[in-house]
Amino acid sequence: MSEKRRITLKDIARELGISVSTASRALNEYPGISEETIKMVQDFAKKHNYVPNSIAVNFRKNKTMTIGMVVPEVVHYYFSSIISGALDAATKKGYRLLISQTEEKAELEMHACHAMLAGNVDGLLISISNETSDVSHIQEFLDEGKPVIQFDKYSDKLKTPKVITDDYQGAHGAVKHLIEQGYKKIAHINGLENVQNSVDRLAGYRQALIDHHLEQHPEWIPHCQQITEEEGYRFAKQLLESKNPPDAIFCITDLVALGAMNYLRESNRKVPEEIGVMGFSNWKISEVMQPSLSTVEQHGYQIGLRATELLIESLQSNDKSLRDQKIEIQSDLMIRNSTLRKG
Amino acid sequence: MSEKRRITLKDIARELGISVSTASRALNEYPGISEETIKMVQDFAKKHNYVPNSIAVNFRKNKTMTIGMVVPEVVHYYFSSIISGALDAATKKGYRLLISQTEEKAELEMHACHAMLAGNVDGLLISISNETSDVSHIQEFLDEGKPVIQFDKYSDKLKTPKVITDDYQGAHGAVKHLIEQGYKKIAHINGLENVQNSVDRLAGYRQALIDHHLEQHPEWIPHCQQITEEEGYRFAKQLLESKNPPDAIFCITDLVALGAMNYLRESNRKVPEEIGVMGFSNWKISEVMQPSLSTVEQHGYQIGLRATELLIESLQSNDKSLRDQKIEIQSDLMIRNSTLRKG
DNA sequence: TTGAAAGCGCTACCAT
DNA sequence: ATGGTAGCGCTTTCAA
Repeated sequence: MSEKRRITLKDIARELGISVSTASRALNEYPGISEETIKMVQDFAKKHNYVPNSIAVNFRKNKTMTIGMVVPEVVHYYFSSIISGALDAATKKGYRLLISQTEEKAELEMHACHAMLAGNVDGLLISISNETSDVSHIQEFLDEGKPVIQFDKYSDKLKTPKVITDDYQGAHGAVKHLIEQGYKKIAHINGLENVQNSVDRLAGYRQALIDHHLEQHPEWIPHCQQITEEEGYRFAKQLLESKNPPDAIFCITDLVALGAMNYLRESNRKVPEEIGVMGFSNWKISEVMQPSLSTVEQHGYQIGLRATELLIESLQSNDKSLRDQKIEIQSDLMIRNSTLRKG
Repeated sequence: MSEKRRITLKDIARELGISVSTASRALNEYPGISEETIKMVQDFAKKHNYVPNSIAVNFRKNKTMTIGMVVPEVVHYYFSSIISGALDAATKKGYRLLISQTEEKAELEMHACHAMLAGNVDGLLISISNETSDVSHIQEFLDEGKPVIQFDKYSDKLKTPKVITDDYQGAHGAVKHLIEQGYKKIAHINGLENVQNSVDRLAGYRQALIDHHLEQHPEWIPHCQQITEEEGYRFAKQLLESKNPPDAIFCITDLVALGAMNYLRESNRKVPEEIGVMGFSNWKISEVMQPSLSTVEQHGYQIGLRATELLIESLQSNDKSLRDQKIEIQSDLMIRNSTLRKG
């Protein structure tokens, strides 16, 4: 079991007959240390496999080089893409990433944030849960002078930068495409009414209809509570069985579109000929569906990357001019078969 | 900007006219402290929102309550499920989870492990990359007495517990099911020959054929290099166009099965009537494919949970009797339409 | 039941 | 160019 104890600066100093401060300075190549001392110390350190005790360094410097990241769900294509981008940006800059998930529960989010704060992360990346309305647990970071970046789902109560998908434009472009394909009665299965993404996508949808003078009906805009496949199925059924059925459905997310497609297949409606279906997010399932699903790519990786870079910038400078801006990452329309009526 | 400085034990002691040690003991409810002192200190702490400086605590106790987790890819259904389980287990026990991804590159894995070690994680959870053969960067943890648990992809060179899918049984059951459905010429698109999962699944496949006295051909066992959809397509084509084409294909993973299904659809072969297709992993795409794909559920969440619990147990006890065991999480056959010829 | 003080490993200030 | 030393916030041993 002979566990090797790591050697410390003190050991190096003693062995080399120099002082601890000299050893420290040599290792960190401070100015005012002779070349030979630097070489001697660094050689010794390498030879004996010296690894600085980062806890002690953190303690002394009162920072941890650690970023906390709080997301609703890890098992989710979009969020895992964001995490991947954040991981790469953090690693590149020498930061570490601590991750927590909240399962969309306000209480778990509060716990996670408190744990992050108590654990002395240098800054926070967070996408709030659907349940969250009180954001004081996040405000605490700002009160302590620790930068926070919100991404994806955010609260306007917090004066922080926000890195988000261009939901309005994404939705607008998606619906415009449906219109160009000749669909005229376009429904939208929307999300929760108090979540900003849903609000923005709804606004983009509405504007596209207005732009092209198409009819609008409140009944054509059901709201999901859970954003599930089952809701997609149920709302598609409800829409198609109504007195004034739409000829296209724009869904708040690919999973909802999957449910809608399942209903359409079961009820023998032809997609895209009779009904057009559009998703949002570009999950792998959108490629796999039959017919393949047109959707909107959100570039999760870019969002994670950008949010993390922004956080690190603010960690490294004292310029807080970043505060409260919105950075929108451009989405891309992915045209597949579920909306391709022409050519 | 008035950043609130956090209050320290010293502040509490000074304000309350007691010593720092008494304050510490009262907060941690050590024996031999009067009820009233405990109450006084804890009330004061709560009132002034005292949060212990965890860096100092860590420093003092020489542990971080942090677990390092290294995976090949975060954007991957199976791995994100594992992460989710690990996150939940860690959180429950008061540990934090630091995550790194290696992109299946040995060099990035080495960097990630060194960063974890330098960052003083208490223990390591790792699934090695396909490229990894030298494992000295992981051995270093063991040399320092830090527990390591391997999961999913592992190396036998490391004497650590391994939490893995029951690949042999999973593959065996999957092929047995194909045989029971009446398929007689069963091919297997396998993975890398030096990766244990592939080896075990191949062994399960072979044994099932032997059990039922079915023919075996080396040409029926192509090996993927990247485990991609494209390879699935290519190998399915190669198999079906060969002189002795199989009537069923067992694929190393769902993504490969997707590629195979794409080829079969394009070449107008009926699944499951003419050709049976079986995947492995139970990704969301397997449900979505037309026809839906039979596959093997790997219970990633359970693997992450179990691996983390195991690590924490070993962190909290000195009983190292866990060493070098293999814990196999039972997989489950998911029968869908791609193999359902009867009934 | 409480206090005083050492010390974890390192950095940085003040000397020389 | 180098050494001595204080001190970060906390826990823990020893003493009272």
